Amino acid sequence: MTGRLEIKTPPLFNFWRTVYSHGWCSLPPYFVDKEHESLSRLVELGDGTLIQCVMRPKPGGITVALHCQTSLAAGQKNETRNLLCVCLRLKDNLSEFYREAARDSKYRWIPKAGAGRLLRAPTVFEDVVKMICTTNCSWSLTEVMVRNLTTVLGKSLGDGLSAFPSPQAIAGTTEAFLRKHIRTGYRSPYLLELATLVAEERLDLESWRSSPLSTEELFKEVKSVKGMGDYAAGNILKLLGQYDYLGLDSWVRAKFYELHTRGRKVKDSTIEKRYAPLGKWRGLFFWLEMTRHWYDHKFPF
DNA sequence: GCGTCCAGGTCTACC
DNA sequence: GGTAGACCTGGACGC
Repeated sequence: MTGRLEIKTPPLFNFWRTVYSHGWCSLPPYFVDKEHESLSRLVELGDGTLIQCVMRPKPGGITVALHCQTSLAAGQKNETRNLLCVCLRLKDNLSEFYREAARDSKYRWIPKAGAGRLLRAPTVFEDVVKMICTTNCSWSLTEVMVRNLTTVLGKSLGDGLSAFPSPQAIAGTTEAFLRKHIRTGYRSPYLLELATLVAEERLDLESWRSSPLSTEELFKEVKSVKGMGDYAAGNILKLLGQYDYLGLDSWVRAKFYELHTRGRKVKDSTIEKRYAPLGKWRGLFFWLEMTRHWYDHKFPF
């Protein structure tokens, strides 16, 4: 069965700049079809229904082609719409950030480009699992781990389409299984513990998106998850809409050295001091500055 | 083809 | 609070 959704987008929203805001668009179940200029992903509704969503931009909005095994009720379409709004950050209010950007000639390109919305998953669980899979390895290994998670443990719609696995699906495996079949290595016990805590409702990751905690307290809570250190927690906070941390890893450090110190290494505290005056948006300014070169291309990678 | 070395974040033990 | 070593994998390199 097929269906269609039309989603309105906020002012200054740029579809491709959101899709290519960071590497998530190249990790399944996201898929960028460069030939047909679309972003697709399989979403799973609360009732277990799987829907393949193929998104294309249009003036003032997004058109979504829906493919699933049964006809969709209005409520299911609404749930799909809400999930895609979450992924594309359509309800995030960036007007204050854009005002700040417009005040500084270095950053005036940001509102003009419609940049600043960082693509995320429908669930915090998926974002956290993926973030752990980016730690201490090459991007190609991250791709291997996430691909294995979806194809081996995710629900399948057929045609090679798989959803991201539920906490229960991961919790139902063993550390040895994750090591052998998912290739998550020493991260396996961390993923197993995380999935078990979430599956048994002893850890509510989804509440982080509306947490009453201060950013500093939330950062500590994110870091209390095994496998989540400074880098991973800082970047998860950005996906939660809090931009106080830079989330430094080897790639952004090297980019900073290239842009600001002629390749000379400096302490992390030196980098942090440079962005401190940018206040609560500093993590977003920093990330956009480091990836400014991506915005010269429709498909930067 | 095989063995060795290294890069990549986080955790734990130790000072 | 700071630091060293271990964790695991893929890729680069030398033989």
